[in-house]
Amino acid sequence: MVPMSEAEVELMTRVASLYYMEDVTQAEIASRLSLSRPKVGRLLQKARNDGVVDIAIRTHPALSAQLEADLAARFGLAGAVLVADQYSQDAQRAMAARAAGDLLARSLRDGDVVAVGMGRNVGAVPDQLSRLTVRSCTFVAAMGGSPQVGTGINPNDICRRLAERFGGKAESLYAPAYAESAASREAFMRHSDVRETLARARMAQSALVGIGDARNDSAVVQMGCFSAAEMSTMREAGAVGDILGFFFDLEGRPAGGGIGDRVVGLGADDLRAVPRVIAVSSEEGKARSVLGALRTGVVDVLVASIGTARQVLAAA
Amino acid sequence: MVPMSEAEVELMTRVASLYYMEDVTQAEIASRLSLSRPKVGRLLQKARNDGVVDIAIRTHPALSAQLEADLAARFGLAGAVLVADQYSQDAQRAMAARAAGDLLARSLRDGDVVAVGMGRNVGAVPDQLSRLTVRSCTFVAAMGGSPQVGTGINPNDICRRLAERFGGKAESLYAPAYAESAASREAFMRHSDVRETLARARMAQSALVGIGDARNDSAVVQMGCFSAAEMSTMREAGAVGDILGFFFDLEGRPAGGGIGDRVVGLGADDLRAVPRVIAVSSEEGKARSVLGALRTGVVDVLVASIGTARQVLAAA
DNA sequence: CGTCATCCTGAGCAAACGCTCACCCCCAGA
DNA sequence: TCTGGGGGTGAGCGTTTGCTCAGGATGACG
Repeated sequence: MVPMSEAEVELMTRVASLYYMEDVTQAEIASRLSLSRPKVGRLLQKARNDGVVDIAIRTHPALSAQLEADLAARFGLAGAVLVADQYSQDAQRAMAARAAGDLLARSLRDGDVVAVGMGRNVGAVPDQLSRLTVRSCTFVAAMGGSPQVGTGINPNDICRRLAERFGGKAESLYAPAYAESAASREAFMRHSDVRETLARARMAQSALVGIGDARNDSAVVQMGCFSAAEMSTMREAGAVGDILGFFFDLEGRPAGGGIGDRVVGLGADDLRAVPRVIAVSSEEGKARSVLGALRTGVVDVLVASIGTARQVLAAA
Repeated sequence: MVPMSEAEVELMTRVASLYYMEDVTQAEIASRLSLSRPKVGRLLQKARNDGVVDIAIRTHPALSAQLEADLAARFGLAGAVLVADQYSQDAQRAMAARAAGDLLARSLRDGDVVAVGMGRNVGAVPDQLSRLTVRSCTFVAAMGGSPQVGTGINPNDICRRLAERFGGKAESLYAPAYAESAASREAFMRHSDVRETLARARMAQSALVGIGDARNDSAVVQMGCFSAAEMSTMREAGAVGDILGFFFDLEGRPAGGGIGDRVVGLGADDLRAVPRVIAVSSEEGKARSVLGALRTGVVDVLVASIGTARQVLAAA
């Protein structure tokens, strides 16, 4: 974030208040504050970019309240946050990410530790987060990284960006997401840095994770955790999705025949011990993955689209 | 609220998403959804009215974070929420009320009881509250009413409107705000309805109160609780402000020489027992009242403007 | 001290938007 | 069946707004 003078922030806020709260036109504001009209426009745009003006689309209770209550009751969740269905997948992801970010911002207290997962959905959270919510929290990667995918999907990178937005600290996990063998995984997990970081993640007050589908184009495949062939094998073994590389079947039971045992990161039991696990899923067609995920019992709060919620409840 | 079909809400949300999140023009949205452009505009307006589109002006941390922390530390608050200074008093009130409403919405859990005070500031809270935040809470008047002022200032009315917005219940206090004598006050307080309602208010998880200045145009004077002359007497005795008719001096000690003992409602000790007392003050020039209020120790969270906060800290 | 690059600024224009108003449809009541 | 009122609908216009672009200030570097 570019440094900004206090006076500029104040001017921005003033202009934004007049425009959005008192419905004064830009020209009128310009003349009142002795500015040029384009400058007022630019200040407004900047105010929106910086989050001084915060425009959110809320989900009307008529659309979501019942579904949220049903989900919570059926799967023993602490809560569910459903967002409106969007046309484009990008918009859908942004919508879900934003809801997850707001939820996180609301529930975090200074000093909290947050365990952070990976994937496109989790990666979109920091982008949607307003820069203005300051929390001195620590974001710990709950899983290793992979050089095979760009920034934005790796836990370490997501942690860094979350910390940047919240003004907190990031703690990276310096290990690959996936070890070649069970023995090698053991070796990684024994390494003191890895062990300590994961121990810290295990003690987190909150966790932010995505729900993967067990498809060949899934994030874990892209990250090189598994080959497409291995993924197919796991699917045949009943796997419908994963959380932090931990695969489960439609009933929420571990699935995938041990292939998933080579992931370096927090396991299902670790997550179950985290008081507030927030799982984000945005894509359509992930209903089965979400259903399985909810049945594992690791999720406390689900963030998803209304459409997905309907499908999940219909399938359950 | 007018009944609205689910389909209409969905359409509204769709249009709002496209417009505000994907920056599609109204004309484009119209052609995509086979609507006329004016209709899209109307839907957007409706979406804003109904709170589906939620535009908020946030306070930049650069302006408020330090002040909030200072206030909390200095007066032992659980927190402080500061809003940007506005030009007009109405805008200032709206801004503060909105912040208070958001705060309330965030902190309320289903089933909570909220003790509600009076005044213009508290009365503005339900107006600023989005209609979409549903909480099944009970709002209990923490003070009696007065026929001398219109709706919007009386606790009972504020309760009703809060309950309307949140979708919860309101519990009125059927008593005057002010009894003519100490004996008459005793009689009211002994009445079973009054006693029970106040008992419920006393057990509230949260309270929402205003901070009055001890001026002759103060809300308690307008409500007929006190005459301007009595108010002058109290000021001479050191009173700088009140909360629920309880007057205090600049040091936060009870002030006003017993005149305030005829108010029918929760007292300072009652409020101190409420875990989360939210006090709202919006007007400029109330710094002394706010300072005294904070020193009484009844306030847990202060909602005020940045300007007021500066003055309070400077005076302390 | 000169020069260049960069950022900021404000004029002008085209597009987008809000608003008014006439129109139509639907329904209640005669 | 006719008629009158009310609410919603879309054309047209004036205003507002986003955008481009040239001019000028500022600061870094030679």
